[in-house]
Amino acid sequence: MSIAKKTPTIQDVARFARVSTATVSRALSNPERVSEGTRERISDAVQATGYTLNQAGRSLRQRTSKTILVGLPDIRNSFFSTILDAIEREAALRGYGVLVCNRYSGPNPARRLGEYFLSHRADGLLLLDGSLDLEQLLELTGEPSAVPLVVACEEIPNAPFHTVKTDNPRAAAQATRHLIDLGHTRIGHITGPAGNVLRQERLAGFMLAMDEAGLRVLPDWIFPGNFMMESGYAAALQYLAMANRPSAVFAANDETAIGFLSGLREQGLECPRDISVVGFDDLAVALHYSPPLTTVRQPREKLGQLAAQTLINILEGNAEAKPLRIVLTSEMIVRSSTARYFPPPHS
Amino acid sequence: MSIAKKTPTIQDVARFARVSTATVSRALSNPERVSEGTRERISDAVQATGYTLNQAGRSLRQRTSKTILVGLPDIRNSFFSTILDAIEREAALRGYGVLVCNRYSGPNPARRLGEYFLSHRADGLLLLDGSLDLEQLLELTGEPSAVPLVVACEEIPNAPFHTVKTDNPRAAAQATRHLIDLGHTRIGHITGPAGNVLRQERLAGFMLAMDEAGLRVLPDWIFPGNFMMESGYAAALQYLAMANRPSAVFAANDETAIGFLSGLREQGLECPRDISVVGFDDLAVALHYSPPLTTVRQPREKLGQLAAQTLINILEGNAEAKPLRIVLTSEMIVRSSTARYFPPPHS
DNA sequence: ACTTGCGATGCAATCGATTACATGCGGCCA
DNA sequence: TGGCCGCATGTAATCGATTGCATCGCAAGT
Repeated sequence: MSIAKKTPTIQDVARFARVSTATVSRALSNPERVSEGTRERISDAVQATGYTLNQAGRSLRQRTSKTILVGLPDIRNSFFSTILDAIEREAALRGYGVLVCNRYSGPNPARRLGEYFLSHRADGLLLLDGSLDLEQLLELTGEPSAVPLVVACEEIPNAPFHTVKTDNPRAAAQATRHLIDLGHTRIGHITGPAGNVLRQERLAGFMLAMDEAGLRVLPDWIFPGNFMMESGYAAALQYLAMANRPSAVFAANDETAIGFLSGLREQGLECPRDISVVGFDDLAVALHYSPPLTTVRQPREKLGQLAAQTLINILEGNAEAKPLRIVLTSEMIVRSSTARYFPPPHS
Repeated sequence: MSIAKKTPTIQDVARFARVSTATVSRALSNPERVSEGTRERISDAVQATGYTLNQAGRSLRQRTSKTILVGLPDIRNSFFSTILDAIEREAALRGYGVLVCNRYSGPNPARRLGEYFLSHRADGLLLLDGSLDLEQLLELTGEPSAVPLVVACEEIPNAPFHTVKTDNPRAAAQATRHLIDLGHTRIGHITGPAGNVLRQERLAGFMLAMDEAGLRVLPDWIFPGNFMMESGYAAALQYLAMANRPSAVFAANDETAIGFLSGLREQGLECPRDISVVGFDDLAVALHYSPPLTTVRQPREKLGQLAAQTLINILEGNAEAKPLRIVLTSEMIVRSSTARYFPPPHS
């Protein structure tokens, strides 16, 4: 029975069950509204004909596509793809398809996303990226939030959107305190990309912990990064050229930490003997890196799942009126890239 | 101008331009069939009303969704997500949306994929996974290929599908020869997951190279793996328990190699001093691992792009009748996880 | 006995775009 | 001048599902 022949429609089912299409439609979406007997005849007819819904027909009538759009800054990053995995699973469970839109760039990045809504291809947007221009985004969503939107992972400050994220400042502070507790006093930080909320939050947490411990942070010790390995590598070069080096570094994510360690190792520095490093995210490779990375684990699966649930709840009408803000807590994972500070033998 | 109010339809444009909807439709999809003057009036009307196509309407009429479905075995793996990235970019360029379906499992994995076609949500399928049951897949596609299908990366042997992949046997043989050239004679292999085509191909290339060099492979030296780090780690335990250890190992992918190295390091073995290891894929982390991994780089972007192009060509009618088979070549990347073999000081 | 109410079902409009067919018009040729 | 052709455009059917409104039959209430 090839699909090509002709997919059976609701008409075929109706004919087979000797009822009207209206009744078939009701039997399928509101079973309690048709009598027991007809319901069974229709159910048999569906079996017999091999009927499946034509989503285009329904979309047209209901102005609903049963599809969500996920906007990502970089799907190649396994941090995002793990979240996408969770989103997809949850969406499938609730009967939604997942469209992906990756690295939408150009003069107006929100534009490409918006087109999906203008053409009615998606019902809602799940944004894993806080770097979009708020102006453009509001223009996209329209004044009385025309586009149901949930921002996950990142956040758009002061914007009236539902948000699911983790407590970055707290986690960053905890990571920093871990280094302080090990006796480090000169601690550096490799930041996230400029303009990114996570950069702000992790930096803030770092600064707060240092401040609370009464430790100074030299401007040199803040290395610019962008969440990619290369930027960690670049930070290493900068670090090596430095006279007064920190004895520990908190990197804004694991990839940066890995690039950083890679750069140091090239010049013969060893972790944790010569320096302690903490990452963020707990990517799969963190456990198997050399040395295994001390890091902060974000509940990524949970995060993706909650984000998808939140969005779908909105779409189906059973959602809070005012923007929800869900904050998950991360967990410190201590491995071997951090060690107690011993002053160098000869100062 | 909020989207919520009411998206303008083709009727609005027609009214504004004082023509019929038929003419508007023609002006937009077959401009040459409309006179210059009307074309301009319509173009102005589109501008003025801010019209965008309602995809559901078109889909219903044309039985076409301008969407492709990508089926992946595991999107969390950055190998796949890089390819997905390329696919998405290419698809967007040609006006197609990308639906993802990850880790479709259950009794009939092809089923979940099939539902997208039965419900007319996707026009074609791009499969990054050769592990599907051919029976089920044929049932899905129907006898006269009802579902346009391109298999990328992997391959379904003896199946009449378009395929875009890399030359795995050759690359695996090359990787193995690299070890042989370094003087290794006892070489092991960590395989891919059972039932996977890539496992076969890479294993075959390995065996071939060994055979050509007149080298024996003990059964013990073939470690079962599944492309994940954990399986490499497990292989390390097995390796360490062994009396007659290989001096080099070719792992079926980078993740496995990393897990393997991680396991060895835990027991004090060092690479490349005590063992040489070659991976496969050249993930971003391969360059920054310790030691930087010798590996085989697959042209992943190219692969994704070609796969998407091939599929879309089929969908748009301008494609070869008989299954295309595109094979890209990989590139050996020599870094520091492999070294010349020196017999141990004391045998 | 007559009305009222309600549950089950059918009828037909509707969503937005496309397209087969019809129409009208101007020009060209015999 | 009459007939034919072809271009530009309009008319209306169509794709498949949903849903407001109408209808029908039966049972309960007065």
